[in-house]
Amino acid sequence: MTLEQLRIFIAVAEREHMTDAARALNLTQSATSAAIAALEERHDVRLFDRVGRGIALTALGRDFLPEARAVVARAEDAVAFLAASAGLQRGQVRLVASQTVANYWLPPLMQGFHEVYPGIELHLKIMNTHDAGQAITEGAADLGFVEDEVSSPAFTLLPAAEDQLVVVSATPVTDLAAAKWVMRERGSGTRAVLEQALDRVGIVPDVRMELPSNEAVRAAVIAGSGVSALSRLVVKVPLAAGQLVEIDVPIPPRRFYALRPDQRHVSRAAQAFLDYVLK
Amino acid sequence: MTLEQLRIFIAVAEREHMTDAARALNLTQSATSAAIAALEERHDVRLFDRVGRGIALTALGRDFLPEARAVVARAEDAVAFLAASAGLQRGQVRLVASQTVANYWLPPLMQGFHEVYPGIELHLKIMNTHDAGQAITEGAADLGFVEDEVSSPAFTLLPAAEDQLVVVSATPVTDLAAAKWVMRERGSGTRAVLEQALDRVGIVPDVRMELPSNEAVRAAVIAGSGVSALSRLVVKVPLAAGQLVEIDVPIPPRRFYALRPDQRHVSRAAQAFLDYVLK
DNA sequence: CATTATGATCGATATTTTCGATTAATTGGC
DNA sequence: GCCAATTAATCGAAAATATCGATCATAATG
Repeated sequence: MTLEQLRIFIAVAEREHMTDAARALNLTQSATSAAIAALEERHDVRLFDRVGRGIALTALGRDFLPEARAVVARAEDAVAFLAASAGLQRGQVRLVASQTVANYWLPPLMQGFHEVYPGIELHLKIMNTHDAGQAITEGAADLGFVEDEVSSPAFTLLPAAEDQLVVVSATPVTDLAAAKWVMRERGSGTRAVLEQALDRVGIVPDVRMELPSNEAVRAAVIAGSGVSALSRLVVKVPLAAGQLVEIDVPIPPRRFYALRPDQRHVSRAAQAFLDYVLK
Repeated sequence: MTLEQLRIFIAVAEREHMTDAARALNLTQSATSAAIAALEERHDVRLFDRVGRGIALTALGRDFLPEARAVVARAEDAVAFLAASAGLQRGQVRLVASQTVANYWLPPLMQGFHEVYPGIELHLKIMNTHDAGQAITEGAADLGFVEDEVSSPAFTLLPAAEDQLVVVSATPVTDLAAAKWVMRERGSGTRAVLEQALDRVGIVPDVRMELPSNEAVRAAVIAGSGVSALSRLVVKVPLAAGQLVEIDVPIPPRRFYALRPDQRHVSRAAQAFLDYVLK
């Protein structure tokens, strides 16, 4: 039993006329006749009576018509499913990102993407840069977004948005060298960039507190525990609200990077997201 | 999209291994590879990642697997439907029969047939011999059963059971020539056979009542309206109960006949019923 | 680094489908 | 009642498709 045979059967059964059906199917009458004969012979049934110079459905043929229609309809659903995927009407993208990116940069982009492609599900997991690279390498995620340069033969690093760290404090600070510092944990991208910048201006920071998240650092700084540097994305609101003040320390801008697997295929949905994020 | 492609896809997806799947499908690896490639190219999607020296389902491939299974399952249902019909597990037979046959002879046979083939529906319509022949000719019925010989190029008359008419009365009758007769309507098989038999023994019947059914005639005779001749099948019970007495008049046995269409195909179910009825 | 396993590819072959033409049967018009 | 038109089946040829066998490139394995 072939889908093509079923389609031909349906066309012939609906018309009870081979030649008309053949015309409608863009087939020759002989091809149509052969297809029906093959269907009948293969399953050892008679679907049409050869009555006079025409044909007529047998009782079985009449009963089989809805069956045939159901099979073809189900197949067309499957085709539509694939077409929807190819047309980006559906799909899913598994994202991994490091903290700052995941919490402050990606969400509005994900929202914007979702408005353009409402059928594509986005799943985001937060992990550090190393684990994100691992996830891409293993195929556990489709795209990664990190705030450090990282290199591997398994993926390509694509520069994405620029980020600016700003030094903040609850109150104005005059002598930065004497300040107490609150910092992210060692190994975080934010910490690395900050230390590098302080080194360049000759400050050896007095680290009072080491906290594992941007939010914790921000809360500590607002509470007066010391000064720190955080992505502008993180402190935008408290700066505007006057809870924090910006201290002018020149920190070079850093980049966010997208991680795109080299070995594995990047699905159409993932590519669309990447294109959207990289503008 | 071909059912064969879907079957191959399912086999490969379940194993995530082309060569194994090819073995299981009794295909060569190249044929399997080509089928997957055709499916992917035709619908412009990627169902497998070529990872390392193996393959792995893409997210889409994973989502498509149940779709593919559903299509194949639906197709297998349709195949099973045809197989059931070919195996007489299902079907329907439209029967037409004249009164006596339909009311007294066929029912036990239909019951017996139904016990052997419980999946085959039997539909019986009562009509006179002429209309029954017409129904067969037009294809409105699959088989006919009548109590008169009737001829047409559209069907063949097959002798079935023998029937015996018996002359009955409520009370013993000595002078049959003087008796009052109750008869079926002109045109009925029973009436024709009876008149012929009476003619042979030189009796011109005094017809008092003409009734349109065996049951009406039987009731009239039991009520004492006169004598009549009815199929033994019709009077078996009242004879045994003593409501009627049998009067010895030699009436040649008559036959019931099956009508089988010549032009149209006789379905397997109809043929099975015919075989059953003709023993 | 050699070996083994895997999927893709290629040319050749087999199979299937489709075509074009013909035939047989049947209908409908004259 | 005969003839033209219509229809489905059939047959051989051609085309399209599927499959095979062999080979290649790649990547795990030891």
